[in-house]
Amino acid sequence: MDVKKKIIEKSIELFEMKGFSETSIQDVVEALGVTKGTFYYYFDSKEQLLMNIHRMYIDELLNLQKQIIENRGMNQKTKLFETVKLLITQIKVTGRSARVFFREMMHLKPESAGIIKQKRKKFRLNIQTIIESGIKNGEFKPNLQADLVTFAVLGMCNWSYNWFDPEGPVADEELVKAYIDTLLNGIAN
Amino acid sequence: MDVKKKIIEKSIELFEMKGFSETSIQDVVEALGVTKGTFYYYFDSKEQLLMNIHRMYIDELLNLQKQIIENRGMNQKTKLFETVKLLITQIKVTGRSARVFFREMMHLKPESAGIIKQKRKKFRLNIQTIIESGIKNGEFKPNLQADLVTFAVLGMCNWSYNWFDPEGPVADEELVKAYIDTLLNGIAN
Amino acid sequence: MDVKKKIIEKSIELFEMKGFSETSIQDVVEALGVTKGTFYYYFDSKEQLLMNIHRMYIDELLNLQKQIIENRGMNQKTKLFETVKLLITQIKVTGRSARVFFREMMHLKPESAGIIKQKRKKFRLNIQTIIESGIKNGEFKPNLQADLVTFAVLGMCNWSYNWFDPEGPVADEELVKAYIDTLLNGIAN
Amino acid sequence: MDVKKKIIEKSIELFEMKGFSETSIQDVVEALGVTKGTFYYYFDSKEQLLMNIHRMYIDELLNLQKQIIENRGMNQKTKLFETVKLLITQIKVTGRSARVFFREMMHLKPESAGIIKQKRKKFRLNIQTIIESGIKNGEFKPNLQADLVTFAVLGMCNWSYNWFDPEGPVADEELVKAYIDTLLNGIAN
DNA sequence: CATGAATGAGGGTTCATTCAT
DNA sequence: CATGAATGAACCCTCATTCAT
Repeated sequence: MDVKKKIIEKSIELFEMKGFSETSIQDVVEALGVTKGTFYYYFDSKEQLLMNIHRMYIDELLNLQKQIIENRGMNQKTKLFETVKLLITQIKVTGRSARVFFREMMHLKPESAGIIKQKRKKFRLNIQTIIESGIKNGEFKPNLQADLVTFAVLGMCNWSYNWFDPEGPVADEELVKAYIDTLLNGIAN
Repeated sequence: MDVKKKIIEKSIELFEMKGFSETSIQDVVEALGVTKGTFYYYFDSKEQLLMNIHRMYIDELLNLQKQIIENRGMNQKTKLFETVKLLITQIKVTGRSARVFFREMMHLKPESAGIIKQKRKKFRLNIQTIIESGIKNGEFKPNLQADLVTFAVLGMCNWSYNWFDPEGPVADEELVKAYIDTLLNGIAN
Repeated sequence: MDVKKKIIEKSIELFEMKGFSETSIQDVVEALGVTKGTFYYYFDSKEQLLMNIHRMYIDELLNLQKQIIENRGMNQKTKLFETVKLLITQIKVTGRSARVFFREMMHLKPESAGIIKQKRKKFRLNIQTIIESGIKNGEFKPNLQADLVTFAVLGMCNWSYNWFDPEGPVADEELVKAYIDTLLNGIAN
Repeated sequence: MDVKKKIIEKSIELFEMKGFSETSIQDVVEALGVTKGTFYYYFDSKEQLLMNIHRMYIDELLNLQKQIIENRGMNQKTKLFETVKLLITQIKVTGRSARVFFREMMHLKPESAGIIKQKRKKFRLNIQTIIESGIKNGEFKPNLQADLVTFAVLGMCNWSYNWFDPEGPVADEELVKAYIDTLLNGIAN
């Protein structure tokens, strides 16, 4: 019913499958049985559509993150756990968007990219704050480099979109557990 | 002098800057002062050039990895350390290729992608073997899931190409140390 | 007005003059004052345009042939006469299409060629049936090889597109008369 | 051993299979394991090669025809028979050249085409002379139009290259007999 | 709101030909 | 005699975008 929403959803599907550059507006509208005119009624450009997808993804992520970091009842370890869980779950729930999000940012025009980068940075710094707070209150080791640890967490989790198949043999809870275990306790005996 | 080599190098530079799809053959040859005909004298297609870049990158990686895993004098912890160091160093040394390698694989045709995927899998399984050996001989914790840990290592390291700037404030040795520390000992106090 | 029709007509003209391979889409659209984009709005490919021309020609031929063979009032000699007349007249009426039709079939892709070949075969077998019926009812000699006679008729008539100029000194009725005379009565004294 | 001859033979093969325009010099030299330079050592251009093929074909035909028409011992009927036999046999013997000859003349440049056309005309007029002599001496019907009959003969025979397969179920002698029978005696009962 | 026709710039690729060696 | 590198023009086709209706 909502044509704009349908366009976005089908775009995500096609962008994820074939890539942004390889997907033409024609592909999108044909798959929906509408015409190019319709597309350009709802969107100014192909880039704007991509930006739309990016903004939705990162905003949702920031929103869910907010609920974690504003929760006064959680200690920092739990917050880290919830963060890892959030990232992995999001890949499960919106895998297609995730892949488009991580892969196609370069096709945004500089201004759009700037906005998204800022939001991604915010998301990252929020994690860094968790690490720093944990160091301060003794939950985490004292001499960690919070920024690098943060990148480690993000790399670990985000990379999953490259290989993790929620329908596959590994359950997402299992993955979260393995990651958080490695992160907190390390693998050395 | 060697035109083919020049084409490859310039391509890597442009693919990394603008992306594979956004870089035209025209862009490449113009930057080199040759003609499109010359390009097609050395390459059958744009895709073949990309495949060339991919193959060179992964083969170099596998080659360097071989030297690590075949070194009888190293224990598994050291091998893991060397692996992390290899991945990060490679980003420092051939950052452009790395970014092209991780970002543009989807533009390979299925057959080419298959070959590269197999090699990447081999690289991954070699790491997994290190983990498994370490578990067996007591260097690593007994109840780890070697496959997931391997993905964690790879994610952590490979993700770096997204943000790590070897010219920036963080030295590569520092990054390697922080990553291996997190991996081996964890961050929990 | 009808751009598609104009494209077809101009293509026939150019294909006939210069040959299919030697005529570029650019040639066609430039001659019409439209752009390449317009061409590809109406046709999927250059080959599809050629197929279009082929189909129109053979369908028209089959259609006209149908009126001959379904006419109960005609004996087989008359039907053969009408067939020869049809083929020659068609060269007069649509000489350009005829030349394109007979000359450029090899540029169709296999599937398209298959369809056209089948229709051409049908046209040929319809003639063969006339011959066979004529043999059976005594209009034609008893020991003819109907298939070879059919090829003789077709060769005689179709070859005309190579030299016959309806504007030239030989009238088409004259040609038809000469051909049918040769066919029916032979040239020996 | 004779490179030039090899080039010609392979060209005929490829031109016949794929068409003149669709066959590149690269195709030819690759199939022979030589280089483009070699080709251009022996031929000035692709067109010259095609002209070479055409000239060889028509000269051979004219040569063989000469032996027929200069044979004082033959009457005109026999000469016509031998002519039909010559054309059909030639398709059997040099089918590939025949198809290239009849199909690709349009790719000659005007001057070359002019030369070939003249030779083809000579061949045709030689046949016409047979007909006319036969009319004069009473072997053929008195009121034939020699020129149109000639075109009929040529069409009948030449068209065969479109369908006649010497390896197929119809023997060439059978075809010649059927054609000459139709020509001399007609098919009417 | 939505369409269908049209644009025009550019993309990857092919290829006959040239020429220094 | 023969090569291999290089050219440059052309070719088929794609596609984001525009716009009158």
